[in-house]
Amino acid sequence: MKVVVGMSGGVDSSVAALLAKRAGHEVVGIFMKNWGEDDTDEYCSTRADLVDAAAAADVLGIDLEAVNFSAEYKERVFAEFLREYAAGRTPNPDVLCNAEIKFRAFLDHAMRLGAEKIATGHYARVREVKGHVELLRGLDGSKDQSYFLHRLTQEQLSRVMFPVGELKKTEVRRIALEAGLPNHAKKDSTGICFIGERPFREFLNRYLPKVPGLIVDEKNNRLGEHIGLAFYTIGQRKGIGIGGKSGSAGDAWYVADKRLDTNELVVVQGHDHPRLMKKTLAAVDTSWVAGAAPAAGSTHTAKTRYRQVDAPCTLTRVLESEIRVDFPSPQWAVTPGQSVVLYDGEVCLGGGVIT
RNA sequence: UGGGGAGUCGCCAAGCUGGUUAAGGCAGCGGAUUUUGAUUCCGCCAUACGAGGGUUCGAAUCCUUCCUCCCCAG
Repeated sequence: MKVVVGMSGGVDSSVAALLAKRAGHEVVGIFMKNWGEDDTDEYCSTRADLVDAAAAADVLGIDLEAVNFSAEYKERVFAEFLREYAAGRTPNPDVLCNAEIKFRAFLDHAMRLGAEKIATGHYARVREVKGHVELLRGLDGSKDQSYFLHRLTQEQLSRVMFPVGELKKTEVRRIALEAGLPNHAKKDSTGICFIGERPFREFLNRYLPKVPGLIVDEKNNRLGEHIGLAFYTIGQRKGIGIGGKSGSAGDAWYVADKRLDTNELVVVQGHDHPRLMKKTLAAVDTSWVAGAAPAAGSTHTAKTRYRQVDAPCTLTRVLESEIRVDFPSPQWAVTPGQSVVLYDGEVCLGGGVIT
């Protein structure tokens, strides 16, 4: 069948294309350029990535096309990203990016080109089970990216292949090397998808103003000044600028709360401070890749953020687009704006945005 | 103004019965990890101990003068 592969220039998507081709599919590669805000910027590596993708496509003997979804990205992902930050939350733009860009704008584009499916280099797996599809964790537990894909719909998921999801990262690199792919040793990319890694405060400040206010402890003692609530996140330690205080233990300070009404940043001392631990959370704007919400009262495991070990939990309330999740053991720095994602074993069910 | 106490890295804070290279923590900086933001991990971070004189083979550690804080008197 015809498969369109989203190629970023990295090893994972290159090997995904390679595997799709080996499987006998008619493969076309597409490079997405979705961020055009600062092309001249030192952090923008789009050009180099496109060159890498082209080189890989050349080795694989497939065509590579470039598309630009900058407008869609800005409208559907980045605008929401900024709205969330402005509202004091800490969004995960890459979760949205997958649901809106890679597996919507890009998927639609591929379908128009006559593809039956698209493939990407995500570490996740898709399993067909009696009439529907399941999203499974990647086989390589340390690279699993199902968290980022939990907002896909059944319809989206049914048109997706994740060739490297069955492999370990080391195997992917080995295959790339053996196939003569020039990017076999290319460093994994990090940072916001399509935007890249950059000094985050500086970047945010290009879009959001600094609104200084007080830093206080839980007893309202004034400890310092912050540059604007939007520039901090729950559980954050670095960048607060508070040193030792006489009389208190020499532990580090962490952001425990943001008081939007008074523009105060509440900090507590010690990584394991009780104010940083939560046994329950509510999430809204839920989305179920499994097709439907689990029943209230059911038990699962959940991640409160990417790369967190799964924690056992119970769904104590399930409404139209809202859930409540209880954890037997307290979770560290549960952060509004981040996604809580539920699993049944290897199966990713979906999740919502923590409030 | 008398009496007492204290001044060590941006912030806390060891050392102060003198002995080669001035603990540690926090903050900060750099790196690793990481397709969000965080967290975490590793590395760096006072030729200098308020200032000036002494004593001594040798002083942050003893003496002295000055400066600055704090407390009690007034």
